[in-house]
Amino acid sequence: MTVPRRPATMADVAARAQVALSTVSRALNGRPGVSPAQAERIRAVARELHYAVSPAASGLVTGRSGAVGVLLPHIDQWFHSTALAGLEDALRGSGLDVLLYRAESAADRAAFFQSLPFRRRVDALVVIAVSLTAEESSALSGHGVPVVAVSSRIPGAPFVGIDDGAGAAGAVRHLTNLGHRRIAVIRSTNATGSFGSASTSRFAGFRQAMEERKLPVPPEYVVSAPWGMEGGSEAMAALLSSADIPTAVFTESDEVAIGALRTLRRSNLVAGRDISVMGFDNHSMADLMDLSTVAQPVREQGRIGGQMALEAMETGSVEQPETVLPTRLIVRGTTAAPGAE
Amino acid sequence: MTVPRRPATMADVAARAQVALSTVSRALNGRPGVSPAQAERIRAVARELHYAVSPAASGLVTGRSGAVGVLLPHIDQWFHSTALAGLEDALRGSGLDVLLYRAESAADRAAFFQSLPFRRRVDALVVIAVSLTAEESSALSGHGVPVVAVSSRIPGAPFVGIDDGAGAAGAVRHLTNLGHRRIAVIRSTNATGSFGSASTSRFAGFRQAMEERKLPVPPEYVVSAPWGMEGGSEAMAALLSSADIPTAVFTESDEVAIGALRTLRRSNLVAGRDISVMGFDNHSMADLMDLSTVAQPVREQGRIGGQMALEAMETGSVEQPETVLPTRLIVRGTTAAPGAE
DNA sequence: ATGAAAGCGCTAACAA
DNA sequence: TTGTTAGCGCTTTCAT
Repeated sequence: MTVPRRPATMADVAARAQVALSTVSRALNGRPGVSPAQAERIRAVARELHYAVSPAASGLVTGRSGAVGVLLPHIDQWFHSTALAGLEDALRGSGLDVLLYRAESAADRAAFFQSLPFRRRVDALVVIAVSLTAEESSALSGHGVPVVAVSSRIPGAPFVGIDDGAGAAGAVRHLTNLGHRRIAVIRSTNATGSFGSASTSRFAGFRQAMEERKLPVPPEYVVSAPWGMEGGSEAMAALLSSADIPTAVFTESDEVAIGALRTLRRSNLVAGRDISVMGFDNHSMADLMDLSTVAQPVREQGRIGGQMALEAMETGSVEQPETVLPTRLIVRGTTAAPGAE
Repeated sequence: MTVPRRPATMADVAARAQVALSTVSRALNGRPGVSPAQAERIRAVARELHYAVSPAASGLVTGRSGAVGVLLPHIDQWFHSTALAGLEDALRGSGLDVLLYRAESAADRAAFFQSLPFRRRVDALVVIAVSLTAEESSALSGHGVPVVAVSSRIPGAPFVGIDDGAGAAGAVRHLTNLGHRRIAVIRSTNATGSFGSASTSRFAGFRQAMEERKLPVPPEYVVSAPWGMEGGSEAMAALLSSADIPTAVFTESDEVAIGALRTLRRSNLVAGRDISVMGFDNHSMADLMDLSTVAQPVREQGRIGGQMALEAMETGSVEQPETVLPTRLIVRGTTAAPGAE
């Protein structure tokens, strides 16, 4: 495969094909007004020259960049990379590229929301699991660029996600149905030390399910720790040191639950027998660890987010701007009736 | 935060600041020839208007797009997303955006290598863990765009990765040192059904270590399966059905090893006691599963890949074009002497 | 120190 | 059906 040193321009193709520049543009973009024979000839020349349009040049004219931006807090966490894969699935074949905007630290975010660089760079922005302030949310809209929210809502933007509160409540009802009354919860904070919207909703679902059964939630049964295995591990240790150890623990994510399981194991306690543990997400590790959890379709959320972006780009709006995907309780070995042998 | 409906152009800033367009360009790009007071005034106006340069327009002039492309086979696998995070770390603060090119299927690849779209889109291309054919490799170079190889080598391109062969050989020596003589290996195929270069190198390391000890590698001790837990699970089942069950199994990745562990558990065999299992990568699950493995610094590989790309963009070449990061044997519970109780 | 103007590679009128 | 031409929003000479 021999490829010329300088990328071929449309003018090169036109010269080689002995036609005008505009004819090449028409032929390559599949526009009418070019005889089929001519078009085929031009396409052949383009292929031969390994021609690729300059998105910069065409974008300057059309106002479209040919890219979709993705704003996410992390790229190496299971939820985010899985959703991103789903988004890629949806965009595959559309000819659109994916541009990453990582907003992990407060500084990243401030920079992003000051200059809003995506306005010039992308034709749509998909925001995955970023809980925005009201100010940040409003800064996103009003440019020509459609915004889609995945997992965390953005006022005025199409949304795809799950009902975190309902999922959590269902999980806690599973515990109360088993007979648990002393149920603790491990809340998780994000990189900036606060609770994200998913976390907040799941906690609300927990409270609601407890209230339904008139079960008390003493302050020492609500522990917070940084998201992740480490945090889950520490939080469980804190719970084990309380005067009245809970019989069940609800966590906001499988990673946290798995950290909790590790502490249990090290304390010679058996999950499911001595203490029940619930996760959330159905991470691939959950099956492995026999962890009861709430499954959510993550890749699907990304896929639908991508479709919404495509639709918004084409039609200017999204028919079904609110898609709430179902969650599913998965009962495995880490939850059982209290005191069961 | 009020942001104008139409993104401000440089002309808008110039008009508001009562200066010529070119002065704005100079001021915003920190070029000499603008009085400090004027420059500050202009920057203030730009901030006020939430101005962001159009990369398309500036790129058209300068030939630089302000983006780095990343070509990878997956984005939702641990290695790839972790390396990508490292690359992001390196690019943070450079003002460069990251553009994703996913080359999972053969069709994706063919499309990518036909039009080589990155030539116009990005200022550098980082290829993460893609084993290229000679033809593909040569197609990548020769444009003005520097190419960096992470994990899998590309002839002529700066490389960062590990010594897969040495890592694998070390792991197998660990097994032979424990006294194992009947050691099997599970090889992993990728999405296109073939062995990647890392896989090939690790297998070579396995063979070498076995030869050093003059240990035989009968064909039935070399099983191949699709990469992943499922594949590992199946491969281990195949090994357990052989006439002469091995006392140790070397795998090419932790995910595969964990699948193998699952089969062991279901067969009422205990890893480390009945059969030793070695992983590779030191995935976060490895610690959890008490899996012996070979640790490699993945995020660091991505980070260095990003730095190499930056250096190549700035200077045209990379000082240290070959960085081989060390691997580290981590002995955990799944490996022990054969026949030990 | 500042301004005017050419042009980067395309698309989209408008002409022929 | 094809060709000609005016910009898109910038950077970069070249004047001033």
